[in-house]
Amino acid sequence: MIRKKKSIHTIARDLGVSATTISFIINGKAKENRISSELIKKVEDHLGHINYKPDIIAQSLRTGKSNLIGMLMEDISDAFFSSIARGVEMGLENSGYKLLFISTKNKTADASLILDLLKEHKVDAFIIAPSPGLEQEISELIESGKPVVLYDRYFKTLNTCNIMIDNRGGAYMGTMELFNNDYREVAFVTLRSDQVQMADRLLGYKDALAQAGQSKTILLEIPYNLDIHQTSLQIRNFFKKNKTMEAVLFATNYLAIAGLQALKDLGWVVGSDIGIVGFDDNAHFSLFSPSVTAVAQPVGEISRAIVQNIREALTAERICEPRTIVLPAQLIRRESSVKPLV
Amino acid sequence: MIRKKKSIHTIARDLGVSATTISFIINGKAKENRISSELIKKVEDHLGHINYKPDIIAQSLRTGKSNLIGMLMEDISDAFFSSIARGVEMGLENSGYKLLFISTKNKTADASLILDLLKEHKVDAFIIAPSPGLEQEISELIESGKPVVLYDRYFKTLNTCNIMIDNRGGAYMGTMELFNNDYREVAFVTLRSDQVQMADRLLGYKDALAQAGQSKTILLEIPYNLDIHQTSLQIRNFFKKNKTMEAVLFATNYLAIAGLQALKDLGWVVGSDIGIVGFDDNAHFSLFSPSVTAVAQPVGEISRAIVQNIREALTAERICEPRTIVLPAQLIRRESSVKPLV
DNA sequence: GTTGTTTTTTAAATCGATTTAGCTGTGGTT
DNA sequence: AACCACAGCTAAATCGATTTAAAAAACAAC
Repeated sequence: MIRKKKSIHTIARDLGVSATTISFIINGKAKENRISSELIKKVEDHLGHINYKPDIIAQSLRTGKSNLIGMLMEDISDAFFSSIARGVEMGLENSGYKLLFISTKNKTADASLILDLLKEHKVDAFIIAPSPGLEQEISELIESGKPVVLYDRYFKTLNTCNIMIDNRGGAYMGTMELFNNDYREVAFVTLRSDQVQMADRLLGYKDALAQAGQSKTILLEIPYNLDIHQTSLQIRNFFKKNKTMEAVLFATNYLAIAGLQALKDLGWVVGSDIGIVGFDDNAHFSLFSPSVTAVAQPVGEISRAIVQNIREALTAERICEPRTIVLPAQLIRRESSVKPLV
Repeated sequence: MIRKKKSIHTIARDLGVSATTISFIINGKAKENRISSELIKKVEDHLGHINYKPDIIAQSLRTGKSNLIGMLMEDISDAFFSSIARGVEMGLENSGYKLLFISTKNKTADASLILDLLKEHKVDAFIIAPSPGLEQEISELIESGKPVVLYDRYFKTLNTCNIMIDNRGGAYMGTMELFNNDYREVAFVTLRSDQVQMADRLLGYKDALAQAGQSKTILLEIPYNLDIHQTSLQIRNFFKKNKTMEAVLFATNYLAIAGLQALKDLGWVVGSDIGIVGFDDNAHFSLFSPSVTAVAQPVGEISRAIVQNIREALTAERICEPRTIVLPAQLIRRESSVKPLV
């Protein structure tokens, strides 16, 4: 039953027409090239009958389009990124485009190599959570005329299409939630990073301190790419050193997990001994005891926005319109940010 | 700085040699075609100098190879599948192959369409967690001569290369863990499914019942693709109906989450009111109170085995050797499967 | 100075589409 | 009858590689 695939030329010969005619008909250019409607019907019937599918690779070579979209993220096994990946995948269903997901581990050098590879594959568009120091590459990408959407972070120096959430507002909300529930000194555990999403979260934390009248920041900055055990250890030491601290905002999901581990190891009781808010909600947070309050990123809307911008640009055959879309973060109030009634 | 890419023919003209010569040299066929070493050097120097990279699409068209590997999973946003995806991605780094990840949602029709799309893209190999009813498609794929590896489940009727874990043994261990800790009647919450991995887990549960002398199975089979809330509701009702039950094994991560939610809603205390073991470990299970005992799947080894089999077949240019590799499951003993001392 | 052999290099076909430029044939004008 | 306009269709070039089959060059033998 495995019949060799027929090329447009073979079919043309079978039908006694030219390949040009068939190509016109396939691509909806029959009218503008004045192919008679009888011939159109004849060809279409036959194509339908033998279930002809053009060879994508040959089309790619000729047209320079691959029907592939490259999507770079920090790590496909991370819940946040894989959720967005899934959302984008769904948004692109039946679009004719397929996705090439790639994890960068936030390494600049790797990301740059990956972009080269994607360019070689003639990828039609790029969806990127950029690693630090990728300005030059991204700028060149956009100059090449291909649609590019950045998400989760971007470069202030670059005039790109960015899908962001309100990191500053989110961190502010998360911190204020703790102050509002009578925790006095609120600390912030974050990643050592110059990237905009992290910088904004720090700003939001500081906004809240100013608002609440806490004079000094209590800050722990963890280096990138540390394993979870090391991270947890650093947080534990930080907790032990800062006795006066009553609550803490974790800047990422990963840090919240490491932090909860640290607290468990210390034997501190979440809620009464220390108030907790995480950034980035998680399916499991509602099941912890106490359940964990979190600033949720609207994953569905992020992917929707990504898809919409990419599709628009792709159909209009132009680059993505430079703009920064800021989606609101949402505070999911649970038990870890409230002192229990004794 | 954006210079148009040079084709092998342009370069040939520049150098005053033929494209054939260059092609031979690029592909390491210079020796067997007796290209003189001076010429080789001259060409290689020049190629290095202008940083020539062959056009992958053109190569694809000519050779029929795309350097793409298609990987089908149930859902890229699921922790188990995304971890394996990441593992495979790492294993394939610097291999020259790129991965096309695709979620099937376990729908037969979708998966079949997806395979068609992948075939059109001339994907070189397939890594598949097959949806039910995909026997025919997979069998045709293998006949086409392309390497295919199945993982997480397979078809007994098909002579394929399968990377599995010991589902039966794992479920047995999980159930016995509960019996060994003095829980009397152990239930099993699973998915309504004929797939081999689920059938094996059920067998393992029954093995343990036989061993422990529990005469009747206490079984809840949840339909596929139910949302988490509905699932949780069904589990709650199941719990309410089966008063004599003292412990439960959940067949998947997803079910464990839904089950914990149900228990929280019921106000039952995990450990004392009911013993719990999950299938498929999770980064968060150690942080629950009580922490959740689980049968862990060796994600790293699964991806390693997948990669190894695919790479072997790819370099030898043959299909994957038919065989079923069964990796051991591991019981991660935590608090949820032990009655607390009162 | 032929002829034969071996070494080195290359012209041209091919993969399967798209697209430019142009070829027919019909009918209308003058 | 000569010319043009236009509808309807197609030959051939092209994208950028690989590969087959053969040409060209170098050398040896007689």
